[in-house]
Amino acid sequence: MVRGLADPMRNLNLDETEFCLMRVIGLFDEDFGYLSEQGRNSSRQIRDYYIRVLIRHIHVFRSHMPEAEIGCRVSMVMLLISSITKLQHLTNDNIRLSETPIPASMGKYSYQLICGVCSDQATSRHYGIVSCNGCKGFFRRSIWNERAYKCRNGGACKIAKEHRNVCRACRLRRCLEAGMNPRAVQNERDHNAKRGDMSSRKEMSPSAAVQTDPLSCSPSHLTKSHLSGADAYYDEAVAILLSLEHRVMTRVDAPGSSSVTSPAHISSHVPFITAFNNPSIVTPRTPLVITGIRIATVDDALQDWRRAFVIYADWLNEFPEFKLFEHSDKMILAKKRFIPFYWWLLAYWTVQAGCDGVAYANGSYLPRIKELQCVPDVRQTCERMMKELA
Amino acid sequence: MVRGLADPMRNLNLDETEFCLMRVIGLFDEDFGYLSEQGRNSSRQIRDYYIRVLIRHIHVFRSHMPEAEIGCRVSMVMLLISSITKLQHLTNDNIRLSETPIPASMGKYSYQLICGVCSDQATSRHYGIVSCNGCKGFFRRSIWNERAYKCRNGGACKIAKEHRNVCRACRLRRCLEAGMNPRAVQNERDHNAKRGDMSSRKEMSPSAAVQTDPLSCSPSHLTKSHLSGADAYYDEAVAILLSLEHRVMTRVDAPGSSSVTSPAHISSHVPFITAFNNPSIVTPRTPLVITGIRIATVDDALQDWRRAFVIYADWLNEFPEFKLFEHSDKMILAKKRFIPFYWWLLAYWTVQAGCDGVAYANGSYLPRIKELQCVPDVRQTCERMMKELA
DNA sequence: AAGAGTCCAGGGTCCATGCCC
DNA sequence: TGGGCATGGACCCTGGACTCT
Ligand SMILES: [Zn+2]
Ligand SMILES: [Zn+2]
Ligand SMILES: [Zn+2]
Ligand SMILES: [Zn+2]
Repeated sequence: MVRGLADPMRNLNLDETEFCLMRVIGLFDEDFGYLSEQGRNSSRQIRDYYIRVLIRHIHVFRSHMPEAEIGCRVSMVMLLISSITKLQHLTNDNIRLSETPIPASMGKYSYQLICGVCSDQATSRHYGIVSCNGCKGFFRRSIWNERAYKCRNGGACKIAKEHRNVCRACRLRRCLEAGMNPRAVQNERDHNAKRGDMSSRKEMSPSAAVQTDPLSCSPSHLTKSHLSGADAYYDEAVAILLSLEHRVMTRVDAPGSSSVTSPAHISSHVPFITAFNNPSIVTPRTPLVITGIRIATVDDALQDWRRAFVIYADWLNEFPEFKLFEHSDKMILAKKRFIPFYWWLLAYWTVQAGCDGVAYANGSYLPRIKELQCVPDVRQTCERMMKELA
Repeated sequence: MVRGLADPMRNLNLDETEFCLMRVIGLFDEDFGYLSEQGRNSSRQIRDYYIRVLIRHIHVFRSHMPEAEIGCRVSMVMLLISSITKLQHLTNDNIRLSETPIPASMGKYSYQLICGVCSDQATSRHYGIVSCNGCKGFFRRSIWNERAYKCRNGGACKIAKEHRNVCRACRLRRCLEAGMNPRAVQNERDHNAKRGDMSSRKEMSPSAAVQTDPLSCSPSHLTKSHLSGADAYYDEAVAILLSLEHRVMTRVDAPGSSSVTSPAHISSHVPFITAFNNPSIVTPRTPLVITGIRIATVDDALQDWRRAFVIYADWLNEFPEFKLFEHSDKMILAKKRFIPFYWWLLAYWTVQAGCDGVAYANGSYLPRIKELQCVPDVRQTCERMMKELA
C-alpha cells in the first residue's frame, strides 16, 4: 500500500532546486496565527514569492511534459508541502518508505537513456519503460503470440545486450519485472504499402522530383528561449538559494575549534535561543556523509538530529528574508518549523543515497525493514531531542 | 496561487469510479482510535480492499500512461484522500477553486459527443461531422496523400474504437459514409519551417492505381488475454459500487410521501441517530440537479447540506460493508466522516456542472468570485448545520 | 469559439540479416 | 542448401495536446 509521505516524494522525482524551494515554502507556509501582524505579512509574501519561483521552475524544467501533467505536478507539490508542514512529529509512519524498492534508474539524473531490460542504449519509452528497440519488438511479439517460453537455466539468466537472445523466458520475465505493460500492446494494424513501392499513393507526377530540401533543417529550435525578462529574476532567486544551500551544507568546523568541546551531547537543556544563535554548541559541524552504508544506531539517529538542527540554524540565520522578521517572530518560526525542515532534509538525503531506508547525514541509514532497525521508534527519538532543547 | 484542495482534484481529472472509490476509502481511513477493536479491524480491511481496487482501476484505465506517471497519480490520489479525510470543517479556503477559470472542455461529461465513424468519444465537429481526434487525423492524412487502401476482408469490416486501425479501407469508407467532406480538408500550411523533408508529397496525378495487396494475414490476435481472474473480482467491486452510487443518487421520494411534511427545516435539533436512520425527516429526497445555473443563496447552501446528509445516510446504510460494524461504531463513523464525504460530493458535482464555482445539487452554485457570493461563509453555514443535528 | 492545421511520443510495420533444423 | 522464423534498426502511422485563424 502506498501511504507514507515519502512515496509521493519519490514518485515526483524532485530535483535539488525543487527540494530547496519546497523547504523554503514549507517554512513560511500557512498557520500564521501565532506571528505578529507584520510577521504574518512577511511570511505570506515570502511564501508566495517562492511559490511563484517554484511554479516557474517546474514549467521550465518540465516543459517537455504535456500541460496537464505539469498542472498535476504543481498540485501535487503544493499538497506535499502543506502535508509536510503540518507534521508535528516524525513518526515511523510518516517517514516510512514505499514497500517497493527503489528502481535502479531513479536517483541518478543521467540523461543517457538505458534500456530497463537489457541495458542497451535506448531511444525512448516503450510500453511504459525506457527500453531499446530490440526489447520493444520482442515484448510485442511475445504478447501477440502469447508465447510461454521455458528457461533451461532455472530462470536465473542475466539479461544484457550481448546475450539477451540466449534465453527468451528470462528476457520476457525481465521485461515484465522492469515494468513493461502488456496492456500497452495494441492490436495488429492494417498493412502498409511496400517500401519504395509508392503505389498506394496515387502515383505522383514524375516532375515532382524537385526535392528542394537540401537539409534546411536547422537544429536551432532546440533552445526554447521563449521566455526572458522575468526569467532572469527567477533564475537569480534560484541561484541565491542554491548557493546558500551549498554553503550551509558544506560548512565544517575546524577540528580543534574552541567553542567545540567533544562530539558528544554535553549540551542537554540549553535554551532554544542560545542553541539557535550559536548552534555549534549543540554539535560541531561535521562534514555531511550521505552514503547510507551502515545501519543506524540510536546514537546515529540522535547525532543526526543534532547535526540537522545546526544546519537548520545556520540556514535560517543566513536566509536573507529571515532577517526581515522581528526577533520574537524569528524564534516562533524557528521553533515551529524544524520538523518539516528536517523531513525535507531526510527526504533529500534518502533520495541521494539511494539506500533502502532513510538516510542520515553521517553515513548511516534507518532501514526500511523493521527487523533491521536498531532505533526503537523515530518519534520517541525526536521527542527526546526536542526536550533537549527545552 | 494553487492552494485549494479543489485544484489537485481538478488536475487529476478524476472519473466517476475514482470519485466513488476515493470517497469510500476516505470513509474508512486512518484515525481509528475512537472505534472498537473490531471496528478498527473492519475499517482497516475495507480501506485496504478499496485501495487495491482503486490502484487497479488506475492501472487499467491509465494504462496508456508511462509507469512513473501512474505512480505519481496513485500517490497524489492517496495524498488527496488523506488530506480530505482530515478536514474538520469546510471553509471558504479549502473548497476554494483555482483562480484560473475552468477550461470550457471540462465538466461536459454530460453532452457526451460520439464519433460518427468509430463511436469513440468525440470532442467536436471535424470535416462536417462529430468525430474523434483519431478519425479527424486519419481522414486528413488520407485525403492529403490520396491514399487508396484495399480491404482484405471484402469491405465488410466493422469500425469501432478498439479495432479502427485494423482496416484503413473500411475506415475511410465509413468516414465518407458518415458524411466527412473531403473538400473541408485544406492544404497543408507551411509557415512553421518544417524540419523533415516532407517534400515528397507533391501534386499527384488523377490516375488511381489501386493497390492490390493479396495478403493473407489473420486478424486473429485480437485477444491479448494475459489478465483475468482477479480482474473479474475487481470489476465486480467497481460495478457494485457504481450501482449503489446510482441507486442512491437517483432515489426520489414521492411528492406526497407521508413522512415528508414540507421541504423546509422543521427538523431542527433531531438526534443524530434518528436523522441517520430515517434521513427523510431531514429533507425529502428531491431529484439532484447538477447544473449550476444560478447563484446560491444561503438557503440553497443550507438545503444542499441537508440533501447531502440524506444521500450520506442512504449511502452508508446501503453500503454492504457498513453492516459489519457494531451499532456504536456505526454511529461514530457516521458522525465523523460526513464532512469529507460532502467534500467529495461537492467536488464531483462541481466537475460535472462545469460552472465557475462550487456546484450544489439543486441547480445553484457558490461562485468562485467573492463579490458574487450570497453565502457569507461556508464554514459558518456548515457549523450551523452540524448543530442542527446535535 | 469552433474548427482548421501542427507537433511528436510512442504505437505498429517492413525487411535485411542471421540462426536453426 | 533451403525454408522457417526471430531479431532489431529504419521507417510509417496514430491521436492527444496544442496553435492558428
Ligand atoms: Zn533492451
Ligand atoms: Zn533463462
Ligand atoms: Zn472516430
Ligand atoms: Zn475492411
